Order: sequence, then C-alpha cells, then structure tokens
Amino acid sequence: MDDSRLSPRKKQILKAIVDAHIDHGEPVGSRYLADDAKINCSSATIRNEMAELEQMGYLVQPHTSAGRVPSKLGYKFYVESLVRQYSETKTEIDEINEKLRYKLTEMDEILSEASRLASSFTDYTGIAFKSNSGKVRINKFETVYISPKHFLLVMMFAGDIVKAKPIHLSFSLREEELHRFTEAANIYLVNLTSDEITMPIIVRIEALMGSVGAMVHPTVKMIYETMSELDTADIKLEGVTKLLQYPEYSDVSRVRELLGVLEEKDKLLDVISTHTLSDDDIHVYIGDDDSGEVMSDTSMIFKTINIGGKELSIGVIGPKRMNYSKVIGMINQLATGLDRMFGEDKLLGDGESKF
Amino acid sequence: MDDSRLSPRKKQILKAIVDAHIDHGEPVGSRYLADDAKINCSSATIRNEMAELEQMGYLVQPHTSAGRVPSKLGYKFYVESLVRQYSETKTEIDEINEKLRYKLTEMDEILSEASRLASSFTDYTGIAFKSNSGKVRINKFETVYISPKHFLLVMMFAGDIVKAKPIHLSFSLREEELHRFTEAANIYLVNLTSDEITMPIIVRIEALMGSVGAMVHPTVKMIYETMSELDTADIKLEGVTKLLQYPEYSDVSRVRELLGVLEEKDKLLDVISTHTLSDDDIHVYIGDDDSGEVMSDTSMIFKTINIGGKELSIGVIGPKRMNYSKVIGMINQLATGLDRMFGEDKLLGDGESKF
DNA sequence: GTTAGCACTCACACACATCAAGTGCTAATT
DNA sequence: AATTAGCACTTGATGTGTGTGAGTGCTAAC
Repeated sequence: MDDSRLSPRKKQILKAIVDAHIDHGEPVGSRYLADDAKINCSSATIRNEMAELEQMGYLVQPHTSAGRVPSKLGYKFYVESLVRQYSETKTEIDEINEKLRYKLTEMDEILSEASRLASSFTDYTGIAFKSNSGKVRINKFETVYISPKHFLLVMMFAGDIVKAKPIHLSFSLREEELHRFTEAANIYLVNLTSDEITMPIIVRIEALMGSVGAMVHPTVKMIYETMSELDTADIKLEGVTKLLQYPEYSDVSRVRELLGVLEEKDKLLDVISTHTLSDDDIHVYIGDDDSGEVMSDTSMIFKTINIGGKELSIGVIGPKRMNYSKVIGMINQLATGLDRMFGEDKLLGDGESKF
Repeated sequence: MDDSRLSPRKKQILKAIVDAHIDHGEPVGSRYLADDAKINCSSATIRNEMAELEQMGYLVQPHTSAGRVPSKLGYKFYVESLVRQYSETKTEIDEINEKLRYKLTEMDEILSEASRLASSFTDYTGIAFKSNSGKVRINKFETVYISPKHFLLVMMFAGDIVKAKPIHLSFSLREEELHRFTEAANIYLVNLTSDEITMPIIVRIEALMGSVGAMVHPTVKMIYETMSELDTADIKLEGVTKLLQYPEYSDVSRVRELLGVLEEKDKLLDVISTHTLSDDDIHVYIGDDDSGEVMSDTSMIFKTINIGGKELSIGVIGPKRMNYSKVIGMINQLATGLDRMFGEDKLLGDGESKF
C-alpha cells in the first residue's frame, strides 16, 4: 500500500481512531481524540484531518453527526503496519514443522486443538483448517488378522501418515487369504492417488483372490474413503459463542448470517480462498459492508504454516474491529506454543504422579 | 400423569392450544380456537374451559389480555400422549443394534452422522451423545512394525472395538523387540480397565524390555489415552444455527445463554442426566421459565438405544414449542433409517459407475 | 351447560418533542 | 499558511403520550 500519501500526523490519527474503535466499538469523534488520545492539537484540526482521511478512503462516517469509523482500507493500513512490525518472528516455524510432523496422523486433533487454543488466547472464535492441496499417495499396506470376519487394514502414505481401519466382512476369510490380499494390494495399489484406483485394477485383484474375491470391494472402498478423507479440506472452529458478546452481533439476523457461513465449511473455505489479503504468511480477511459481502462487519486473520506437505492455517474470526495487535502477536506465539503443548506430557492430567 | 381430571373436551382444547402454539409461536386466544381450530363451541365456552385448564396448571397467561400458552405441565401431557401413540415401534432397535455394532470403532462418526440426520429431518438442532457408562477392557494387543522409530499399536477391546494408533519413538527399536513388547502387553495389560494400569505393572514391563525400556512409557500412555477416550462421554451437535430462526431466540442474550450451555458439553450432559423426564426410552427435557433453569424456553427430546454395550442417544434440541409429534416420529424413524444409511454403498458419491 | 355482549386490561405501534454528540464552516489567532 | 475557537446544523437515540386491537372475565340471557 502506498503510505506515502499520509503525513505522520495523519498516520497517528488514523491509528488512534482504529485503536479507539477497537476498544469501544463505537464511532470515534474529534473531541475524544484531542482529549483522551494523546494527539497534540485541537479537535478542529483533527476534524480537518479526519475530513481528508475520509476523502482518501481511510475512514467512513455512519451518518452526518457521528464520529468516524475505519473503512476496509483503514483497517488494511493498520493491519499491515502491525504485520510489518511482527514479521521478524519467522524462524520458529521450521522447528514446529519438524516436531508436529509425527503427529500428522491425528491432523484432526491438531486442528481442533489449534483452534481451541486460538480461541482461548483471545476473545474471538478460533479457526484452524487444512486446505485440500495435493493428493495423497499410498506407500504400503499391512493387515492384522483379528478374527475370520474381521481384520485391520493399515495404510501408510507418503509423509509418514499412517491410518488403520477395521474391516468387517459378512463371510469368513483365512489368514493365508488375507496375506495374499495384502501382497496384491502392495503390488497393484501402491503409489496411486485415490483417483487412480480404477475398475480394471480392482477386477484384477478380485481375480487373484478367487473364491473370496468379494472381500476386495469393501476393502478397496475403505481405502478410497480413507484417502479421500486425507485429501479433503477440513475446518475446525472453536468458541463460536464468544462472538455473541460483541455489539456487532447483537442483531440475531446478523448472527444467523455469520453462523450460517461458519457452519457451511465449504463456503467458509471459499470465502477464505477468494477474499483474503495476504502479506507474508499472515492472511487477513476484512469484511466489507458496502459491497454486500457474505461476512460483513467480520474479520478473519490467520497464519499458514506448512506441516509435512500439508498447509495448515490457524487464526481467529471476530468483529471487524478486533484487536489485531493482540491477535497477530498471539498467532505468532501460537506457532511456537503449539510446539511446547504437543511436546509436553499431558497424560493423566494430574501430572505423572501415577506412573 | 393423571389425565382423568381432564374431560375429553379439555383434552381436545389443550391439544389444540399446544398445536396452535407450536405452529405460530404466539399465545393462543379463544377466538382462534373457536373459528380456525375445529372446536365445536363458542369462544366464551372455550374461555371458561381455558380458565379451568389454567387453574389446573396446564396453561399460563403471559399477561392479562393475552391468549394462553402451554405450561411445562401442558407440554408434558401433550408429549406423553404422543409418546404413548408412537411407542409401538419398538421392535427395530435390536436390528440396528446388530448392524451398527460393527461400526462402533467409529463411534465418533456415528454420533456426528446421527445428529446431522436428526437435524436435517427437522428444523431443529440435532444432538447425539454417548454417555460414560462402563469402563472398557482390553482384549488383545497387536503391533505392526513400520520403521525402526515408528510402529502401529493395535488395541482390541471387548465388544469388537478396535483402535489403532501410531507410536513414534525418539530412538530405534528392532522388530524382535517390538514383538517382545507385544507379548508382554498381552500378558500384563489384558483385561484391565484404564484405572487398573498401575505403576508396578509398567515397571515390570519396562524391566522386561531391558535397554529399550524407554519405549514403554509413551506406548502405555497412548493405551491409557485411547481407553480414556473410549470411556468418556461425548456429544455431537449439528445445525445449531437452525434455532436462530425461531422468535424465541430473537434476543441475543438468550441465544448466548443457550449456546453457552451447548458448547460446554459436560454441562449439557449434566442437564440431560438430571432434568429429564423419561417415558420408555424416549426422554424429554422441557425448560422451565419460572424456576430459572439453565435452558428456559428450550426443549430436548431424544431416544436412547443400546449399541454394543454403549448407550447412544439421538434427538433434537429446539424451542419449547417444538413440533413434538414430528420429532418423536422422526426419532423413531431415524433408528431404522440409520440402519439403511450405514448399510448403503456410499462410495464415490456418483454411484458405483466407476467400479 | 352454553352463548352473546360488554367493560376492562395491557402490549405494541406511532407520532412527537427533546437531547446529546459530532460535524462543517467561518472568522479570528499565531 | 496552519491552527483554533465558536456556532449553526444534522441526526440517531431516548422518552412520553395516545390510540388501537387482541383477548379476557363476568354477567345475563338462552
């Protein structure tokens, strides 16, 4: 953004307005800025400056006799200056990367935990999601024989991801036959993506299995489903209720609109992917009231990190006037914090006294 | 409940009032009942009857010049007569019992799916939960060697529950050593509940493992965590947003209160366990405005079924004036519906054209 | 036992006056 | 030329009074 158009005092005033608005949630007047915020000039001067800032598009006036509120552009300026300030803390990411890598199997849990933390560190809704970048490939199969009609299918994927699913059959299978299937799977299915599992391949395995060919279909189905699950995007939200404390959401119709979007996770991912201003790896969505966007008066801010080949994003959702300074700091901290969290011994809750 | 106090006409009027209130959400007046509902007497007569019903405690009047609204007792009468009507459909449960049994490993998914269905069949929030009845016991262990620092731990529990978790070590383990651990675990840990895994047992296994004794702690920790997870109660909610469409929740503070309870799942389970009127296996919670209960103006209705030793409850949460008739029918249907759902071939979405 | 009629109650909507916050503009000051 | 004081003006918010309509309870007639 071209900040050069703004004199130092304009910047100072703009920042003060955003700060004040974030604190109190109401339009900011010239009087307040002159008296309580430490701007060293009279309210009249500030009014003049505000008028110019409004003309430049950084501020808007809800109605003639109200104070000013930051516009989308105003927030953008504010946030970008903050991001610049924080962006030094970039080193630790690779560390977590390595540490969390082995937890990838429980990506679900990581997402939940991350969004829970993001929410608990702030007064906003926590969000964590993985995008659907890249198809996963099978490395190797293994099976565990449990009973004639019941075995465990172990799938190992690229990037140290391991998934195990129980398979139930309606007929009996001998251990030797299961072993034969494992070998076949390791020949015909390895190194494929879910899309590449085709009918001819299945038929060939079925042929190999002879009289128990019927076990192939449910098993391959499970393989396919597991791979699809790993491929698809996923979002976890935590602490949605926290938003209700803000006056922005004192109108139920607005709450409904917002929760509606949050509940439809596809839609949310869509909003994220199309409407996000990214600066380094901190992404910011700022809802726009004018252009009738889906989530007006609402902002999202999150950071994307790359773990074991998957992109994982952590952040918060809150009112447009959310405390960006705090949030950006928190998100950066969270990256390192997660590290410690997952590394710590959390068994038994009451410490390890028992063991 | 003692219905004998109510004349047939009183019952008819009471039912009509509940119905009308459920439909329109507003107090019901005598005029409406006389004209639009098919009560064959004049409004004055109905007024007299209503006055008596109010005195008996079945109706309440928000203010002098408003119509009547069913009281908790009124709803109770209404619901009970419905439950009686539906309670014949009791046979199918054993069927689902058997079919879903093999899906138990993914109890999580069953819960999610069930609450999703309950919500989609109605215009209310779906709820599904398992209570923490009974501790799970280990039947057998199995391990799969993946790499020197990485193996898969397979745990089989009573009731055909199988869980597999990957274990990552910071040092190397030989396949033979892993095998030795599996044997030890099958001797010392089988048939225990999570509480019965004690320090002496762990020490003994560590001793057996000799130089690689350090692999015992993280592994047993995972076993303990897995068992705890199976033991603890869990709730899944779906479609919380749907509640916002009802005028009962047009006040944000009320929404906040409700969502607050729903988000704290322990609290919700507590409400469920203490405040529920049960009739057969259909349970009904009716919020009471007077007694300052947690969820005023809100009702829950759910059915409990027993699957593989675990109690699973499915139902909905909605405004007090929810469509009980529809909901009770739906819940009974859902039991059988789930059956078909889980049995169906859902692979590939676009049918099985591909295979 | 039922019904018609009427006086009464009360929430709600509407109009209207008042209030306070905040602006824009002009003229005076530095 | 920039800053400031002062003042008229705008506008949402708040409070008050009144009318309206839905609905009741009661009494008297059927």
